[in-house]
Amino acid sequence: MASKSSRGPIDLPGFFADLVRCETRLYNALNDRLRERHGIVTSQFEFLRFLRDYPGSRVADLATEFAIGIGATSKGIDRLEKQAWVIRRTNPSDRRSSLLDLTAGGLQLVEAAEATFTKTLAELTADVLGGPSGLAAVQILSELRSVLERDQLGLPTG
Amino acid sequence: MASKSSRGPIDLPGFFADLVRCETRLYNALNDRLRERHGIVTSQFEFLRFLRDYPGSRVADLATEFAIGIGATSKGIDRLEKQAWVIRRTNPSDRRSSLLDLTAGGLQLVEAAEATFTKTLAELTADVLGGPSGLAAVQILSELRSVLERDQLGLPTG
DNA sequence: CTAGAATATATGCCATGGCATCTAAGTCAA
DNA sequence: TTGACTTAGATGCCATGGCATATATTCTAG
Repeated sequence: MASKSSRGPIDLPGFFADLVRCETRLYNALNDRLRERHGIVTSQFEFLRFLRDYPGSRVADLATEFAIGIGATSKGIDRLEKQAWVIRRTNPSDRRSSLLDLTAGGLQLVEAAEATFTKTLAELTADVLGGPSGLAAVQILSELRSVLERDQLGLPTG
Repeated sequence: MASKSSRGPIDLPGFFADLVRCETRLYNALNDRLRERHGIVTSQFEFLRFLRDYPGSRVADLATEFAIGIGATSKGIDRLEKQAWVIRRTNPSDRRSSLLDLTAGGLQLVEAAEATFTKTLAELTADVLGGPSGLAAVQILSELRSVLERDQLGLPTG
């Protein structure tokens, strides 16, 4: 049911459908593996990895990065904090917000989960993305993402 | 925050992040437009378009196409049926299932929404996907989708 | 034919996200 | 300083999806 080759310029609806279907299936497959082996899902892995790479981020930083609402982000952090993987430190320079950091356990978890994540992703995609046009696809998506972020498109309200 | 160019073979985690972020933002932006102009969201548009293109489909066909659960699909069709955009006909050859079709109103809606959808998508992506490597990206995603579907990866349980 | 297995999907419970709202805190002007 | 305005994020309500289960059919072995 995937859109086959398109002759004309570009079949944008077909591209979008393929994009969404790939995302859904990869996300589902990664969820299964991460849940089974580490007790987290992909969205949690992404939160944790972001906090490892950008320690001291605020809730709003995560919301912008993932293009989800502030409320949802706050609740997601609640859940990670409840598991003692993340801690909220009061922001000394603005007490409305907190600075977020991984705990030692959170760091250990994200490192282990990252191995699973990367390996699973390779199993799922390496065949297709290995070729030279794979690189082009990767670059185009990166560029598209940059443009969407630059123009602040597709951000939810809350 | 988008992953920039990667020298080595391919930065798969970066690719996945870009894929998910593009999908999220495009989906959000399309939701806004479709909701505003037609009172539906993108997932509903996709259901309606599928039923226009494959009339007489069953709930399970939609679930497989979109890699979502049967229960969720059934409920999604409930909502479209409640709006009189879709009808369930008892399947004469297997009365456990129904055959799904658009109503006249559903057809009219999907045609109008498709214009909005295609136009909005072009506004969001045409600049980036216009070039020659855009075509490569489109083809790679199509191929990746085919592989994921062939191997039935990332399908939810229910 | 019939009992048991298998299938299609409808339904219920729970988790998560969007959006609106609420509260605390910071900013700014007079 | 104080009062109006803005901002960060926490919280509540609702919609939607996953998964488990229930129900109606259909299939299959004897």
